[in-house]
Amino acid sequence: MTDEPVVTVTIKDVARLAGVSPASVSRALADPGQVRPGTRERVHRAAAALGYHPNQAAHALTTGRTRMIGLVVPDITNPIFSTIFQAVQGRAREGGYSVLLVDTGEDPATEVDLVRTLARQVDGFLLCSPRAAQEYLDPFLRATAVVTINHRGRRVPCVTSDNADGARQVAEHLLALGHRRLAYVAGPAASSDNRERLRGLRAAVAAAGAELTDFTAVSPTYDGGTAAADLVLATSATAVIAFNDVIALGLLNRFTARGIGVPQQISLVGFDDIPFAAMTNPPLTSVAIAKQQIGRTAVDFLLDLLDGRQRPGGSRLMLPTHLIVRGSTGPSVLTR
Amino acid sequence: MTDEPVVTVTIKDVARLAGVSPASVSRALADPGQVRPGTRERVHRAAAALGYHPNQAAHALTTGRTRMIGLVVPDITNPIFSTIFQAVQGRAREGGYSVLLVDTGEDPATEVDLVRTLARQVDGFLLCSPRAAQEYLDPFLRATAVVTINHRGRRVPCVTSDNADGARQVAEHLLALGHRRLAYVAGPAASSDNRERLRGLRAAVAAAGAELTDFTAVSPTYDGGTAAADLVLATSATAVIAFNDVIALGLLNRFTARGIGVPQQISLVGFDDIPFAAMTNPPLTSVAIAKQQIGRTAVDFLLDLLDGRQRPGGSRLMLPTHLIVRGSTGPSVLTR
DNA sequence: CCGATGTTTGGAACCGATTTCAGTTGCGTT
DNA sequence: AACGCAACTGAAATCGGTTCCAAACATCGG
Repeated sequence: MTDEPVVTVTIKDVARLAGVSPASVSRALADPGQVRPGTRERVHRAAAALGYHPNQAAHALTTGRTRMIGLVVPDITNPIFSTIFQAVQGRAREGGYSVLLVDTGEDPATEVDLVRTLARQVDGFLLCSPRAAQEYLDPFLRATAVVTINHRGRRVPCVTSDNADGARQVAEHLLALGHRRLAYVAGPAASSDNRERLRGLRAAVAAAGAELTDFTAVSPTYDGGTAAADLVLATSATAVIAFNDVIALGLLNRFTARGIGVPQQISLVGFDDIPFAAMTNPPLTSVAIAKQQIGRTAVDFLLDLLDGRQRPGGSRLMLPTHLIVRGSTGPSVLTR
Repeated sequence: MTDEPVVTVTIKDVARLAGVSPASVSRALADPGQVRPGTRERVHRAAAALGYHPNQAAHALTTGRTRMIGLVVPDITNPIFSTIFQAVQGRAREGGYSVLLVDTGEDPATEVDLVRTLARQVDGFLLCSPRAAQEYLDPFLRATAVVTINHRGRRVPCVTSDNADGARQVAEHLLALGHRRLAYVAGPAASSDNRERLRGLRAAVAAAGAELTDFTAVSPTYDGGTAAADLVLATSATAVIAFNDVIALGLLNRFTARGIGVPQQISLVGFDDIPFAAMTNPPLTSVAIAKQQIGRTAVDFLLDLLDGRQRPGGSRLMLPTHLIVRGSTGPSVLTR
């Protein structure tokens, strides 16, 4: 049991106990090579004896580095983002950083506001699925390192998923099942994921000479999905692709409530492969993305940026996606 | 458009432009009543013109307050915790605080470790469903304000839910449906929520002369639930109560896979009422807790503590819970 | 054994705010 | 007009580290 101090112990206390100057303590702790082994020994012993923990504020003030990174997400209750958070926290911690999580509630204005007020408190931002237009954020990011996740900005390091290819896999899967009339329930217009998913679908569907209608969900949430369900049913589509699994779950719920069989009467596909997607009845066919790797790599990119390292391949990575076929997709019926 | 500075603008720059001393700038900004209206005017104008934002690190160093609160949760992918996070962030922001989220991965050792390293960076902690024993955390919390959520510690402000009463509601609901043999799939032993839920069940079941078996899930996760399912089926229980909805979903999935009808052959109840509980088939009967209010109140308690305010009623609150009956519970069959 | 060289080390300045203390100013009295 | 008091302001110390600079020390070759 270390006996924790009631008053804060500073570098001076350690210096006094070790019989050296505060400057040497700082050096011994920060860069052991700079100080003689004997001194290093004594300092470390003294620090341990006193239970010394450096004052982060003071460190931040002198170095200009807070050792915190800000992770900005639209909605932490979406499992995709909470999983990314875990990966980010894990990697950040390895590098000695803490994570300031910011939930923007899907609101671009809140996003800008929070980024602005926090810009001085973090060394860098991980902007995950940003909903605000780049130009609104830019001014506040001048002095701050930024890596975007799920968004490809110009000249900003980013890690993304190959959404277009995921969408292609979905389309081909459905086309192979005989579907000719597909519907897409879109996500936020500002989301580049959304744009690429739509693009990928359009390309594959057009190539097959099939037909694609698209709708925009009110919001990329469960309720957005339930609300969109009736719009979809008003079309003659035999398969629906949702921007994400949460919307898909909303659709599924409403379809079931309306007595529409999935996949007997309509097939349903989501994106993100959140854990709950496997738990529904029927389990949801979905496009998996590499959440863990996205989070870890984004942190790596950010730390590179902060430490002035250059990546050989440049700090841009697009990770492959893959379709996971479950029970919510099946052969097309000619009419509903 | 404010023209954002490339170099950081400090209080001195503002002072120079306003023609006053740095001290007056500090006063004008922190406590406007302390300076003459004219001075205040000039300072504010200068600050705005330069786009001045105070350096948080310097502020933290002098005042000893970081204006950050740490929210420690076992698993942010559990919707119950991400929802609490949102509530906490909302309230914290109103009070001018940021939230450092810490995910302990359900591991007590990680929890202690993270609390220790972060104790100096936050003004206070919100310990949500702590898994570590109080005595391990205590040493690091001596100098830090703490409010616990979902955990009643001695002499620590806390906000909890009336789990025992929620459990009573569950038991009475099931007993009324004719169930006489119940099973409880427990959560982490360290969780006081778990203990109270079990206590509430035991009391009500005993009062009715019925029978309760309990198991411990490997972990309070979906996989923990699927793993526990077969143990439950090995008993003759006609109704199962899970520690939380996530476990319940795991049970449901495995029951369905085994061809056991819910609620025809076995009834199922969860706790927390996470959004996904309503989306399953059948939708899950669950005990709702006041997530939003828990988060908000916990922040209020913590800020009171930080500002040295005393609550009239003391900083301890237990919020009511209520059973939401959905499709996963039904009349008991005599045998399975 | 001495000077040259390279390491360690301590003193002091500094980061950007806050706050004490003392001096100045403004105002109301007489 | 002079005085006293209160309100306001600025200089300087301070928070707890980091880092520049120069002094002290050790090490080496000649």
